Formats: sequence, structure tokens, C-alpha cells
Amino acid sequence: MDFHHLRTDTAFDLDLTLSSGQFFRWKPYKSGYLIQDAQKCFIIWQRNSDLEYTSVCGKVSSQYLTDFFRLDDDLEQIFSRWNDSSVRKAFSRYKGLRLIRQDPWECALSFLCSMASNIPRITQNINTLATRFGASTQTPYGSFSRLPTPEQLAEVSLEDLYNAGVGFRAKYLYGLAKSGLHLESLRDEDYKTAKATLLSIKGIGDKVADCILLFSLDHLEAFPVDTWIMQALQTWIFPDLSGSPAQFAEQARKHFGAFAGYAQQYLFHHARAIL
DNA sequence: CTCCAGGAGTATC
DNA sequence: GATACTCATGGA
Repeated sequence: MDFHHLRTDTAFDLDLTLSSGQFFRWKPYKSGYLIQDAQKCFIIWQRNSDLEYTSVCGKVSSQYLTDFFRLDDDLEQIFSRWNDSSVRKAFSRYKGLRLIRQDPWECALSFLCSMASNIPRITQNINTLATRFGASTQTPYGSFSRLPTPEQLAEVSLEDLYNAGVGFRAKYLYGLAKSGLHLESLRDEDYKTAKATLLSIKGIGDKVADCILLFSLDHLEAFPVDTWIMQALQTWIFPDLSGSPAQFAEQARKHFGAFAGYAQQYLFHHARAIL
């Protein structure tokens, strides 16, 4: 096989980044990881500042990995503007935790599955969608199921989706697939316009929309507020504020600014660890 | 058995 | 605009 190297001259922690609950199609493989991103599949190891990787299916390059793991984001500069002790503590404790720039379609499916669920089950759901409705690829490393494309999922019946074990989320996945919404075009729109479009899809509310915008569409000012972040904000950032999750999200975006999503990801990880 | 989980839609006031 | 109820399923 063809192995390549990528040297990371900025902080990057592959284990932390993968296990931080933003992306679900990965699993341990021989002291490294096997990662599936939309239609691609690759294996990757990290040893200090060196990433070693090889494509399994689809073309994976150093540029692709730099984009996928957002290795060009300057974390020191992004976090230098924030003085909240909890954020500073999380930043020093979780060095190298990065947002992932994942495929928008995969991201939308994942976070539609995420509602009233948990990370292990989201992982199970997204993998089931792939094995049942996606194409299968034979590789030297075994057989892999690709995620169904929007066109492929649009051909799946509502009944088959319910039988895939995604619960009440089936009707929302069905609606998204039938909508024909072109997620990629939302990358170039401003945050509020892009979010309004996402909110027009049944099943996508404030939180899921912000996850899609943050994790796949480069809208780093998005600040998804779930139950964990709600606790984190009330405990650490706005102890005197009361209100709805939407109001806390609004305050958080004002407080953290253009890169609020990075503060969110660290606070989420921190809250999950100690609250 | 009951309760809850990286929520959101709907009805009702 | 707030609040309560509902939606499926699996694990604790």
C-alpha cells in the first residue's frame, strides 16, 4: 500500500478530535483509525506531529486532510480573544482539539439522528444508513459501505427508513432527502440566511441547524446549544442569565464572536468530562 | 418496570 | 412567547 506523511506544525490531537462527538464514521484500526468521510475512506495514524495515512477508497491527499481537520485554523489566535476561565482551562486541557470540516450531507444526516439520542447510538444509526442504503465498495482492507447519496436516499421508502432503527427521526430523514436542498450552496451565504434555509426543513431546529453550519459549512459563528452546553453556559459563562436555549445561544454568539463555534466545541468537551 | 437521551413539531393558553 | 405533550428506540 501507498503510505504518505503529513507534518502538522500546529497543535493537533487526532484522538481527541475524533472522539469529541462532532463526527461519527470512524473506528480504531491497528493503533490508528479508519475514517469514512462521505464517499471517501482512509486509514490514519498520528505520532507526535506526524500524520501517516493511506487511501482505502477515494483520493486522499495532504491538502484534503488539511481541509478536513482544519489544520490551517490558528487555535492560539482564535482563543487569544477569550478570557473566560472555563474556556481558557478547556483550551489548555484539550490541546489540539479541532473542529472537523465534514461533508454537509453526512453532517445533516448525523445530526438529524442526534436529536434526543446519544453518541453511540448516533454512530450506530449513521452506519446502519450506510449499510442498508449506500453502495458497497470492495477494497484491499475489506468491504465498506458508503453513505447513501441524496439521490440514493430519496429512493428509500419511509417504511424502510423506520425499519432502520432511527425511530421518529425517519420522517425527518425522509423529508430532507425528498427536499432536494443543495446544502453546499449554503457555504457561501451569510450565517443567518443559511440558517433560515436549514430551518425550513422539518426536523431541523436551532441546534441541528447550528451543528450543520458549524461542522460542515464553515460558519464558525454558529453556536449549537444542547443540554450539555446549556449547563456549561449557566454554570461557567452566564451564571446570572436565565432564559431559553435560543437566548443563551444568542448571548454566546455575541460574547464569543466570529469563532464562537470553537468555544462551543471546547466547552462541550469540558462539560461532558466534568459536569 | 421506569427514566432518559448533542431536539423539534404541534397544540393551547 | 411560554409551557406541555408527543415522537421511537435502546440502554441504564
